[in-house]
Amino acid sequence: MTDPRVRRWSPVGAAIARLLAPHAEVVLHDAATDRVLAVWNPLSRRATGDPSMLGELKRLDPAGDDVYGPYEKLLSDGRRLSSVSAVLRDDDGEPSAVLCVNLDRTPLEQAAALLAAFAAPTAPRPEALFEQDWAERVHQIVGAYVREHGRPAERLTRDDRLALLAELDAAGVFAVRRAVPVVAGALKISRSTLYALLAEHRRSPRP
Amino acid sequence: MTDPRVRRWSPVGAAIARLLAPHAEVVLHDAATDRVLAVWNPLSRRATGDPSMLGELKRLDPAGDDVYGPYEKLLSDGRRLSSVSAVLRDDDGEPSAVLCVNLDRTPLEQAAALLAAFAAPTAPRPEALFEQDWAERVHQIVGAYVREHGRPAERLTRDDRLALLAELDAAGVFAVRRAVPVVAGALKISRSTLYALLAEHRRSPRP
DNA sequence: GTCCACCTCGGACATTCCGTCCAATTCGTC
DNA sequence: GACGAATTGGACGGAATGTCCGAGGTGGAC
Repeated sequence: MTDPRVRRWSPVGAAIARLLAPHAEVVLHDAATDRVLAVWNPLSRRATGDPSMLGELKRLDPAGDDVYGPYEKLLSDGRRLSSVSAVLRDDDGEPSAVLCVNLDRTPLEQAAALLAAFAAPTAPRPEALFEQDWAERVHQIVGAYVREHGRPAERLTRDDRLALLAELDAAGVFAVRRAVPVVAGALKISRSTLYALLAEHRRSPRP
Repeated sequence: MTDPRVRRWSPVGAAIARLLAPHAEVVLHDAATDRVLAVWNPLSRRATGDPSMLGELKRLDPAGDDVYGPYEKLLSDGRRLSSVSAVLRDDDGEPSAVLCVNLDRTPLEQAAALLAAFAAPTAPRPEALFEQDWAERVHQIVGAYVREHGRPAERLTRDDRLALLAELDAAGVFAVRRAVPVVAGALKISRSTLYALLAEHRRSPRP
């Protein structure tokens, strides 16, 4: 009845879940069918057998060690999770399952905010007025969107790029010198198209 | 032997100091002579009788309730303090002393950073990539410096402006479009001079 | 007071960047 | 395969950037 993979990995999942409880869930996915094999301490009320949202994982390929993340995930109720995934292989070296640990960062962030606010002077930030390597940040934002939507940057939809531009514009990226060529490069479009899309967005910003 | 003001206010100072120990000092200043009357739990190894650095206080005038701050103060060793001051008046209503409480925020900030870093995904912040109205921030930074040094912007020293430029440059202001004229205006110097000073700073940045 | 070294300033200038436009090409759809 | 829409590279005018210089100004030494 019980899947042999579950038998094999169950102690690991249970141990991690118990260590981080109540703020983390551990999920064991079937690599082939994209189904959930087992969940310990579920945060997002998924049950065994549910389809997992694992499709994206194959696309991220940091070339190598079968460990992904940590990356950020948003739950529908707004909680923010830090997630890591590990590809588990059977004795032949074939991927047979994927183990994901999702840690709810919300309480930690609340605590951090509490400490940071304590006795804070009226002028909050010390320095760090502008992002130093904003180009990196641009690529991160684009990368996040790409991961979220499962399309590599080269074949984003026109609407994708519009939305991404809206995001970047709202973040004030275009107030930075030399930003346009960088963003165009990150979005894999030409400078001309970027200006066209940007004009379109600014003409009628979408909600 | 003991100053009557010290006798009167001593319990207050001692109580506050004991409550916040070991991360806060309480200092009682003489309003007229700018001397330290008493210190509880000193952080900055000042002793009774030392000249206080209170001169600035008169310049900050939030019109009214004799309470100043909290504002930020830097110790020479880099610790950051949150300070509040209260003007204490005698029975005639004349200012007779000033009570300052300096709270060392460093441990709190370290703890906050620790929590914030725990399990943080690689992409830290959600949004708020670039300061939206950076011009305002430039004026704030210059304003802070001016207040700190008690010279209006028109007659800052050359070295003042160099230091201020270093600060702004480190904050990345000059990566923003159209920043140079704004900064020149805020520093009350010409564009030419700004470029000259900036080159001088970048040639030999001071420690 | 005079001199001199050092700054600052306004303006000229070359350079780079920005934003727009267009004709040619590619793409997606039917 | 034909058609309309989107994208592209390139060209262009205008704006911002960064450099340079000569004309004053300022302050200190003597």
